[in-house]
Amino acid sequence: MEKTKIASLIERIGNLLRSEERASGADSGLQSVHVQILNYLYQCNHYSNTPAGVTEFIGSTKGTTSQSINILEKKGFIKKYIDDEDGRVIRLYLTEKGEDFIKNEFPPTDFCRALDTLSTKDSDYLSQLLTKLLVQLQLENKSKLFGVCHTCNHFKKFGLGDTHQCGLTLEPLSEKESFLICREHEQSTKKAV
Amino acid sequence: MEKTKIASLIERIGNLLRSEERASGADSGLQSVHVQILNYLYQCNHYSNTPAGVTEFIGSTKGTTSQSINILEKKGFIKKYIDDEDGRVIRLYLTEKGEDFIKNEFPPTDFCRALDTLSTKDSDYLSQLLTKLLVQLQLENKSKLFGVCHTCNHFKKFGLGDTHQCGLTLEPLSEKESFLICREHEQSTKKAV
DNA sequence: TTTATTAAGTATCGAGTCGAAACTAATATG
DNA sequence: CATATTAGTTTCGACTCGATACTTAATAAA
Repeated sequence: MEKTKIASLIERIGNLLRSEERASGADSGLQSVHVQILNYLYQCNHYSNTPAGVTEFIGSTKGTTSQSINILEKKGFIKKYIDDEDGRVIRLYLTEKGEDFIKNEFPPTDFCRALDTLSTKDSDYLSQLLTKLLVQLQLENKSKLFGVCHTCNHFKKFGLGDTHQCGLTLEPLSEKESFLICREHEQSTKKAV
Repeated sequence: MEKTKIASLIERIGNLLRSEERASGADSGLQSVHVQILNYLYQCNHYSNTPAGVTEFIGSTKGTTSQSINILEKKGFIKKYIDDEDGRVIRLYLTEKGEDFIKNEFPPTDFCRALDTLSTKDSDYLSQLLTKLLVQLQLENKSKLFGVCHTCNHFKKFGLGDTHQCGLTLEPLSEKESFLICREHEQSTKKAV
């Protein structure tokens, strides 16, 4: 059965990834979930850097995330700031230590070496297939979609250069930011709200 | 960076998979790791159904595995037997309850539905690419290889039908068994020991 | 304006994972 | 026979995880 095989493969590769993360984080006293959170914060845009965003992305619960975030803060990998506009919302930022960590330790070296043995074509195709699968899975799961602004329904491109805009918040988006992960993402094949 | 993307994708899909497993196992009081263990025992051959095999496959430690296995036994999903030939070795077998569970609950439904949206060609290719990646990753990790006898270096095929043999143990292998996962697997491109 | 209601986040509980280390018992090695 | 080595168990402390019950802030309704 192909489905069982694919599920098992992803699970096993995921396990190997996590055990590498655990090893790389061990020196700093981090668990693999902590590494994942740092990686998310490194990749997400400024709408999505909140405990709620982390919770949805990791697929955990608010309580657990709250604890993990406290640990990361206590160890100096992230900083919390209260949002200017909404006093309930907390913004999470990587410290220099946090950014250095994720730049150096992710993806884990063994995983990179294994990927290097694939041809560029294979690795591109793998990335595409996994993306397709993830989008479908998120739809089935009714979970938040997460994706880069660039491919989002809310995304509006105005001519050249840095003149993009998010149709949901009406804020301008820099070229760089339009490639970050957003929790309000809507797949561009779908109809906008 | 394509590597970061692939690592993140596998991680996120893995997280969604695990949270589905957690949900499906919740009624029976099982965690996602328990589901993974049952799935492994359902798929592995008779050289590999030991706590050590489970440990290597899950990528955990002996101690943790031992606890998980005790829980599964206490709940009636597996049975332990001491090996006839080696008194240190414990053989793990799924009970009927365990087999029913894994047949019904794996892979999780949402995951299956998501996979169904891929074309047969895509899903075959995905399976191949992931297998390639896993083999390389296991080589880098110096972890046990795990694979089906059918593609193993020790595997010897004698003519037609059920007349296969494992070159390591010299035991005969049934056609069915030659498609199960083995912890002594050696990729057939490598030279035998 | 006062009063729900909803949303974001925290605190706490018990069961369980996880790695590490110390342990028992059976088999190999020499 | 003594000494590894191997398979598995037990125990410890830190942490995850889901659930539940909170706090506080923003919003909707009366």
